[in-house]
Amino acid sequence: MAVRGTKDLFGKELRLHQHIVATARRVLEAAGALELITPIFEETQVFEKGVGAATDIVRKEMFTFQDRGGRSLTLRPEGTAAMVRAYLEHGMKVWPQPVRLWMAGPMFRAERPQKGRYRQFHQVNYEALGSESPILDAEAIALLYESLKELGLRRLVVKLSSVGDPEDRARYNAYLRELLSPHREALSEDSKERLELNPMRILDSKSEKDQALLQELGVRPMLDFLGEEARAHLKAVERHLGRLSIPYELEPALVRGLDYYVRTAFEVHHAEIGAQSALGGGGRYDGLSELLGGPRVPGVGFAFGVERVALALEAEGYGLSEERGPDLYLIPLAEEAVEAAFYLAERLRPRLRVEYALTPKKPGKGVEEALKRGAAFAGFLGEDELRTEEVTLKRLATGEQVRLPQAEALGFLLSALA
RNA sequence: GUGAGCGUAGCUCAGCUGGUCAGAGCACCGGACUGUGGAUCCGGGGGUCGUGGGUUCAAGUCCCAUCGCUCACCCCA
Repeated sequence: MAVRGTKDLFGKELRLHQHIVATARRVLEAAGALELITPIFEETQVFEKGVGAATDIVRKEMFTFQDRGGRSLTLRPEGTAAMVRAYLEHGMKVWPQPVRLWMAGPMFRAERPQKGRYRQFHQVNYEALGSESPILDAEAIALLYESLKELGLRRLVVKLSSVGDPEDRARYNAYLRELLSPHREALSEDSKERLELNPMRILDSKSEKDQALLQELGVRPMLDFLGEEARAHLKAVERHLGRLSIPYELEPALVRGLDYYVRTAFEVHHAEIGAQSALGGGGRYDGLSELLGGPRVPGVGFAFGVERVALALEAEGYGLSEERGPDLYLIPLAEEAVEAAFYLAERLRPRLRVEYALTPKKPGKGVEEALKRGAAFAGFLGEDELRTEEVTLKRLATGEQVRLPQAEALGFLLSALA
């Protein structure tokens, strides 16, 4: 058995994944993004500092191990910290700014698996580094939205908020603590813990008890606490989205789970894929590079989950076209013809996709097998053909048939298939 | 980490209140079928009934434990 929360990818499922990544590649590279593949493990520090020691990811969801030298390494739980590490390491700050990067690959989190959540899952990440311009925030949202639109998804919901600058957030958390501490006992167990660690997350609680209390106390949204600059930044992002006709909802309760976010936060949801409805999310993280020991490099980006997008496509009834079969399926009609089929297949490869039966077949059976495989042509090799070094080719779509020297088969098939 | 549901053939599942209960369909292989269309008919291989204990004359069937899967919570992709 594959270990808990992991799975083997093949067949239709693999093709769908590859299609999703290929579509994202097209959209992101059209915007000038450079593909990057970082290692799937990093020094644990990269994530502890970059993602934040207080986050759930670092506290309980990382696969961490020691190498033989006693260094602590971690399977990457997300992509942004690693991509910023790469940006710093390769001196991309001297490239023309901003630098747009994208990456597709596996991520690892030690959570209990459920629908749309796996321990090894796949993300497409995009980051624009080196500018604070709200144009790049709007562009990131647009690129995420377009990637999903290009795949054919329709029922998308973009949620937008701002978590403000660090000082705004500090003021807001202080406000929440002051407001809620007297009612600590009325909160759910989870939210009591949130009150200590990150009061903003209480807004996101799914507990009815919590939501009723918040309602009753008339809690003010984070957006009320935005400073002058963060407010202007959000307004600019909204204006750009409006001009691009990207529908969005302001979602004051939207809270990012990672410490490095400032200002813009967004998610794209799809209603029909179960409890884990977020296809992707992202935001701005101007302080991240400093946490990793570099100079200040502002950035904004997103990630979306390939498995979740695949679920959403299935929910919308998306169907992949059938797998393309071989160009030619060779059918040996006699024992001696099996080897001849192998030799002829090798002669035609790799220009053509050629398969053959390993045991002699009766013609009817052979045609049946060729059809099952979705072959364009069936090729018969019987005693007659062996004697004359010929092969009988049958175009399965029309039934028309021709017998010709094996030496001419390649040319014939190439022009017939063109 | 918490809760609920579920583990019988490669896949989808049947198997009532314990007594031919080791089954079906699909898939795979072969035959009917001497050189031509995914069909049909017939046959075949394949399962320690997740695992370990227990109750019983008798356990896929009941009890306990354990492992796994699924969904949900937490949080997120």
